[in-house]
Amino acid sequence: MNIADQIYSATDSATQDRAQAIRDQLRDAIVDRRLAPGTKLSEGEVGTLFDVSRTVARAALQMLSFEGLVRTERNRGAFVANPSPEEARQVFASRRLIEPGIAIAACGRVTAADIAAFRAQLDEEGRFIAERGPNARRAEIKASGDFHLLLASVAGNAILQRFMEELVARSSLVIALYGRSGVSACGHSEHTEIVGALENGDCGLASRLMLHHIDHIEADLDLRVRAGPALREALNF
Amino acid sequence: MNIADQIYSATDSATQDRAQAIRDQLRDAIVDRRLAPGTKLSEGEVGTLFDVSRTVARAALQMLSFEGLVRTERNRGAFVANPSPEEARQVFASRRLIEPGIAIAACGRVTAADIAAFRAQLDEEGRFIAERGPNARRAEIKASGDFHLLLASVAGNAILQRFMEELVARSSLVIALYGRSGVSACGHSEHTEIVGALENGDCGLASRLMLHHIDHIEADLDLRVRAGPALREALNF
DNA sequence: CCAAAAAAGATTGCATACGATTTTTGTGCA
DNA sequence: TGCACAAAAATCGTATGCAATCTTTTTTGG
Repeated sequence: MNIADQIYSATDSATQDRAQAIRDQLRDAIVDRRLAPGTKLSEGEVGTLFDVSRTVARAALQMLSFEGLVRTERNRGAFVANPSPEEARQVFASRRLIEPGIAIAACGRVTAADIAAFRAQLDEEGRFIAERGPNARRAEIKASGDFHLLLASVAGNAILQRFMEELVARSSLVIALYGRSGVSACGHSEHTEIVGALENGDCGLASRLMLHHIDHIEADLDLRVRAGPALREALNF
Repeated sequence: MNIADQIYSATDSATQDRAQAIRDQLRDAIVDRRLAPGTKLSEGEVGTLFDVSRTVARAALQMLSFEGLVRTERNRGAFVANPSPEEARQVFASRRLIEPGIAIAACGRVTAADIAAFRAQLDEEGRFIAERGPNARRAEIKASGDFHLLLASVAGNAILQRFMEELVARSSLVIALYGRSGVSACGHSEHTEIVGALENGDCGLASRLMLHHIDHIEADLDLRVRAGPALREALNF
C-alpha cells in the first residue's frame, strides 16, 4: 500500500472537487520547499498553472490558509507562510502535547501489517539520508514527516490525524526555515527505536521516545531572531 | 471585555471577508442547536438569508466543513454534521489528550485579569443553570464551551486554541445529540474547582481536574447506537 | 393499480465579468 | 536628481450565468 493512500484516505474519500487536488499539490510543493516561504501565490497564476478558473484556485488557497501553510491578506493575495520563531515554538509545543499520546494510541492498535509499513517507511528514510544534495534533503524531510503521519493514521483517530497533518506540514516549513544542516540523521535512528517500542508493545517507552524525539528536532532549530526579519517583512519577502 | 472578543480575537484580527462573519453566525446557530444536525444548508438559501451571493455563502460553508461542523457531499450540498458515536468518541479522546496540557500551559501564564475573566464566565454559567427551558439549556452548553475556550486563549498557543475551537464546537453538537438531561450542573462546579487550582498555581491539580471533567462529560453521554440511525440516514435526515 | 422510464425542477461545480483596492509606472515640478 | 502625484496595470472580492448532476414529479406501459 502506498503511504500517501494511508495518509489521505480519510479526507480524500469525500473528495469534492479539483480544488482538493490542487491543494495537495501545492502543499507538497510547500513542504518540499520548492515554493519558498513568502512566495506570492496569486489566484490567477495558480489558476492558469493548473488550468482551472480563479474560483477553484481560490478555494485551494483558502484551504491552505486554514492549515496555516499560506497567509492571505485582504486585497493583496496569498503568500507561502513565513512562520515566526514564536509560531515555530507553538507548532512544537503542540506536537509535544499531542504526539506522545498518539504514540500510546497507536501502540495499543498496531498490527503486524502496520509494523511492516513502518519498516518500509524506515527503509525509505534511510535511502534519502545516504544520498546527498538538496533534492535528497527535501525528500528526507518529507519522509521523516510521513513517518509521523503513518503513526497518526495507525492511532485511528481521524481528528487527531488531521491535526497532525497540519502540524507536520507546518513543521516542515519551520525546519526548512530554521533548521541547521546535519540534523535529521539522528531522527532516523529515533524513528527506528520508536517502531521497536511499538513492536514490543511497550507503550510507555514509545511515548517517552516520541517526546524526546520532538525535543531533539526542536533543539536542532535556530530560533533566534534573524538579522533582518523586519527587513524581509518590509521588503515583502 | 466580552468573552466573544477573547475567543475570536486571534482569527478575527485578520478578518478577510464577509464569509468569515457568516461562518461565525452559522457556527453559533449550530452550536446552539438552532440548526439541528442533518439540516440542509443550501448555498442559495444561505446566500439569500445573509444577502450575499452564492460565492461567499459557499466559502462560509467550506470553512464549516473544514471544522467538521457541516458535511458536504458532492453535487448534493452541505448539511449540519450528524456525528456518529465513533466520531463522538474521537472528539473526546482528542480533548482528553489536549486539554490537560492546555490547563498546565494556562496555569503557567494566568494573570489576575484572567482570573477575573474566569470568575465572570463562571457567574454567567451559573445564571443559565438556575434557569429552565430549552433556551437556557442552549445558553448553558454554550457558556460551558466558552469556559474551555477561555482557558485555551489563556494558554497562549494560537494553534492549540484553534484546535480547541473546533473540538468544543463539535462537542456541543455531540452533547446536543447524545447528552442526557440533567448533566451539566456538575460541570459548573468542576469548572469552579479548575479555576481555583489555577488561582493557587497548582498546575498538576488543574490538569487532573480537567481530565476528570472531560471524563465526566463523556460519561454523561449515551453513545449506544440508536434505534434507527441507518433509517435516519436512509431517509436523508 | 403499480413499476419503470422520462421529463421537469432544483442545486451544485465551475467559469467568467465587473467594480474595488492595491501596486506599479510615468510625468511634471522643485 | 529627487520627490509628489496621477494614470495605468495588476489583483482581489463578489455577482452572475451556464452546464452537469441530482431529485422529484409526471407519464407510460404492463
